[in-house]
Amino acid sequence: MTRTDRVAATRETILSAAERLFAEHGVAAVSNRQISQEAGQGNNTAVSYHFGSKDALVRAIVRRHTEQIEETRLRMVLRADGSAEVRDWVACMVEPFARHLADLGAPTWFGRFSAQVMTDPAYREIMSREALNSPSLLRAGEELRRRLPDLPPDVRLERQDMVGRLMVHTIAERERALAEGAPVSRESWDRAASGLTDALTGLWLAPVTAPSART
Amino acid sequence: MTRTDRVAATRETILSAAERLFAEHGVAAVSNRQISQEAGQGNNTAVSYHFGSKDALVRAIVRRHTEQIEETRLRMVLRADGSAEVRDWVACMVEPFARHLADLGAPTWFGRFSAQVMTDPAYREIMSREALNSPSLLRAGEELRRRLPDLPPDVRLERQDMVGRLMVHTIAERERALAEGAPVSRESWDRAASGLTDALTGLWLAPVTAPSART
DNA sequence: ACTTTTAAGTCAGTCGCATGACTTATCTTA
DNA sequence: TAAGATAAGTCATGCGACTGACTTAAAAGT
Repeated sequence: MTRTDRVAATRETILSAAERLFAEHGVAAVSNRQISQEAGQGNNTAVSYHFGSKDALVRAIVRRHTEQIEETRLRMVLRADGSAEVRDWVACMVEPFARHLADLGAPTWFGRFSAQVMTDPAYREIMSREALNSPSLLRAGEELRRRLPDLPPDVRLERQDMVGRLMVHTIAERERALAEGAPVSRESWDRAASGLTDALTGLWLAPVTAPSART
Repeated sequence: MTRTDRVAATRETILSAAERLFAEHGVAAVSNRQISQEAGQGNNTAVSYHFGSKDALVRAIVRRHTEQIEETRLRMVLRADGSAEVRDWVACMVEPFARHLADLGAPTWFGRFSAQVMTDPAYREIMSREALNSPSLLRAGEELRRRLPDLPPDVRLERQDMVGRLMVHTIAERERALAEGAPVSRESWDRAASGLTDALTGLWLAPVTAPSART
């Protein structure tokens, strides 16, 4: 094992340990010290040495996963090209995420980690920059917009936000359930993705009502 | 001002300060000291003196709001009695929350606070026990179930979870937007509630698809 | 080929600081 | 004046940032 390999392995160990701890306890609640210890590093400087800051560490974790998800999603978007079905484009958003978690095998933490990062005021920006601004998601969003020409722009933006939020939090919840004894299989993730896609499609297609007068 | 009043006022000050700090930075990221200082208490024991622990403080904040929301929602549930419209029962879930925030006047923090508490692994239980188990919500959920007899039970539970989650996080996001300069008015909250109700109604009514085979 | 130099990674320990829990003192009002 | 509320200060603990020594792989010089 060369020196470079060892370093890379240490980095990976830290990333995995941090991902798990963040998912379990929240980003703010975990110290760099804890992460270093959990990663089997005797010192307490490992995180700042390898990543510089907690911020950069979070970014690195996000990137490690989103790169693979992005790859899958790009392929899926290309395959869906031309489809007039709203559901197909919603599936482009949901399925690559779920499939990635299925591919990782149990136990996974990235779902819960994502939800934590997305909610934490100090880190939410990271998530939107690194994950939600990906080319494939923007493309799917654009296609979706064309399939829903009657949706007022402000409502569309609202719902886009809802969809992103709901996707992450629902997947996190599903992951939590799977971690607590539910059978973890590719099928269970497929079912979760399918149910989520159904729900989000319904959300997109919901008729727009004028706010009713108060009584 | 009687002694009891002064004490009650101090309690309220602490509750408000804590609510704001928790909403801005997350529960784990805020110390009891910060809260005491922010509440204008010279000592650093104010929180533990008045509430015993951070846990109990969070609980108190939740209760302070949910009591009022519950009252509104109970009235609304009674008024909706007999309605066959799914949207009416969804509105029973959403509107009392939004209306409560509108009633509080700007700036509000409880929306973001709720999202924080709901996501934090150390406090999420509090939220479900204190807020999601309320009689009015259970009642509305039951009515909803009757209006959707064809929905498989597991899908119904899934969606119930999604709806609760999406409601809180969307309202938190709306509150954030309003705090950042958007005009804060009763109308803006009405519109937010209406849009959210539309979306959630669509979610409930979405057709259930069988998971497609993988390619 | 062999040695020297350089730089990267690891480790143990220190620093000032903020934390929650605790104790003591002062003040207020019933 | 007795009890409850607030203030002030102490304490051990854990934090992030920093330091210097040690190990080892790679690069440079001969």
